[in-house]
Amino acid sequence: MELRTLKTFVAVATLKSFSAAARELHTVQPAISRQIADLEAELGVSLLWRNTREVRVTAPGEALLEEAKRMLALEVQARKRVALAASGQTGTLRIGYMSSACASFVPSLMRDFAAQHPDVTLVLHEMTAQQQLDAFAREEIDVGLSRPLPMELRETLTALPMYEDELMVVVPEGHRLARRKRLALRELSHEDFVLFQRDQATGLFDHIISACGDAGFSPRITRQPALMQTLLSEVAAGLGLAIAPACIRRLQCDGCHFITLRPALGAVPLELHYPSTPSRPVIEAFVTLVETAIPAIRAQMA
Amino acid sequence: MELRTLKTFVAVATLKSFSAAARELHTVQPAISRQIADLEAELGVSLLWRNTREVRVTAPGEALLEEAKRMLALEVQARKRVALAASGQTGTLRIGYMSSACASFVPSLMRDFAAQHPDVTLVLHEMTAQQQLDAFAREEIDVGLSRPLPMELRETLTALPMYEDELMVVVPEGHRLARRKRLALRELSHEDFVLFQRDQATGLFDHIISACGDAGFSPRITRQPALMQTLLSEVAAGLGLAIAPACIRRLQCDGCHFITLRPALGAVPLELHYPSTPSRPVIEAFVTLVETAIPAIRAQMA
DNA sequence: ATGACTCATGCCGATAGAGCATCAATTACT
DNA sequence: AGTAATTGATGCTCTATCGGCATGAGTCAT
Repeated sequence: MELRTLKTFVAVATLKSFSAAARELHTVQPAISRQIADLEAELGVSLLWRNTREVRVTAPGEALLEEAKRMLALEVQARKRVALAASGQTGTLRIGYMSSACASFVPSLMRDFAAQHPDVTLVLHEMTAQQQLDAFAREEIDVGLSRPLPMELRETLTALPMYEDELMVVVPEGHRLARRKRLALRELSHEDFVLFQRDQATGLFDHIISACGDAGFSPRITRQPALMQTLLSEVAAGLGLAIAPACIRRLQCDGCHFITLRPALGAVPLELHYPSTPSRPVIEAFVTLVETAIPAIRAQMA
Repeated sequence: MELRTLKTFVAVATLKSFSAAARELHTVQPAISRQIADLEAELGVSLLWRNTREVRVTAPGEALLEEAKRMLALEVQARKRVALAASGQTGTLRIGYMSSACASFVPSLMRDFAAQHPDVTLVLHEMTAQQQLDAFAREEIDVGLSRPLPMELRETLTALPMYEDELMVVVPEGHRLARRKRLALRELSHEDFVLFQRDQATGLFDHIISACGDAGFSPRITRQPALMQTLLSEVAAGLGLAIAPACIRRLQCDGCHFITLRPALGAVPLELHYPSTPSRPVIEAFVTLVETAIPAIRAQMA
């Protein structure tokens, strides 16, 4: 039993004529006769009662007709679903992101993607860069928005730079440097520092440490909070200064001043990460959308 | 897209191996590779991501997998339904019958058939012989239980004699003949007659009229009821005598006496009628059942 | 009675597909 | 590290299937 055969059977049963079915299927009548005869032989049943003047559908024929129609309907549905899935317009997209760096543009990105792919379920997971790495390994997320990841993973994960955050100094209100417009890093050599946990943002942490080294000192670290919001609170409480990406200005931050570094440290990029081996079309569709959205995001974050 | 192709696709996607699928399907691995490649070419998408060590199902592949499984399930269901329909174990059987002649054995017949064919819906229509004829013409019933039908229909309808009813004389209580054990037809030549409508039972009516003719008289007909029950009431009311098949003794009949005719008139058979052109297996199954039940029915009606 | 139509059948040729051998790539086991 | 084994891909040949043509047989209408 093949779909091809079933198509001709449905045509014959519907048109009640072998010849008419042949015309409709762009073939000749003997081909139809053969297919029906073979089908009947295979099932061991007469499906169509026919003489030279009339074609009738037998009871088993009626039964087969129903099921055949369902199967053929499933075929066109299958084609549609495959096409949808292939263009990434179906399925689930799981996104890991850091709210500190992404809160301002992620919502509009989601809105645009949902508009283009209404049948895709979006799942957002707030997580640090390290958590995103683990999640990629466990295949719990499809794309991630974070700072650059360790080099050894560049093979399995592809990185797309989105925008860059300058590093700024965060000082509490009333601090001796709080009124300054700009600072050089070396001026901070004797300060206490509050730095984001190395575990949670290895790249950023190491970047700052090595910059301090270049400036001729090794920072004295008093606190290592896990959340950006905690970091700001601790700075405001006077536990130390922080060096952090400019984006955290957008968080609630009473009692904190943000001061530009001059000469500037290397800016830290925010990247979109996704599996290098092309896995699912939804992912590619999302990457494409992000690529087109990059100019707008850069303008917004400048 | 063919069911054969889909079977191999499902096998590969399930086993996650081309070679294993080949073994399962009793063919060789290159055949599998070709089928999958052709299917992908036809749909214009990659369904299986594969290298020499690993086979993964892509997003479109997952979509197709679901639909393919449904289609294959429908195929086995179709085979089952066709087999059921072919053995007459499914569908609807519409039966026309005359309660006067059949009330005593139809119920047990229905019970036996329903036991053998639990998935067949039985529809019973109480109707006279004439109504059954019309119903056959309109294809509203599949089989009919009635007295013999006009000869001209013997081609389209086949008749299976089931049992025979002797004709008896029905006289009201208190009638001058009511005490007699047996009568000759000629003794009734000056009686009034109540006969069943010719429209509704042409064969029976003509049979009686010609018998009277043979006996040397033409019956004076005073009433022509349409229902057997009415006929009995009218006889009981003294409107005339009736000649009717013995089976009506089984109806409620206070005030009526049934008297054997001697010499006997030709007995009237009760027949099962069904389309001569083999149409649906359910019908054949019912005919077969009736054939086996005939001895029991004859014993019951004797 | 003949012609126009139906579906069935015999034959031929093209072609799709199975099977074999082989290749390239990766893993596992020495 | 090197070899053996296994994976899927590819090129080839051969066969069986199937479409198309010609034709036959049966039915209906003119």
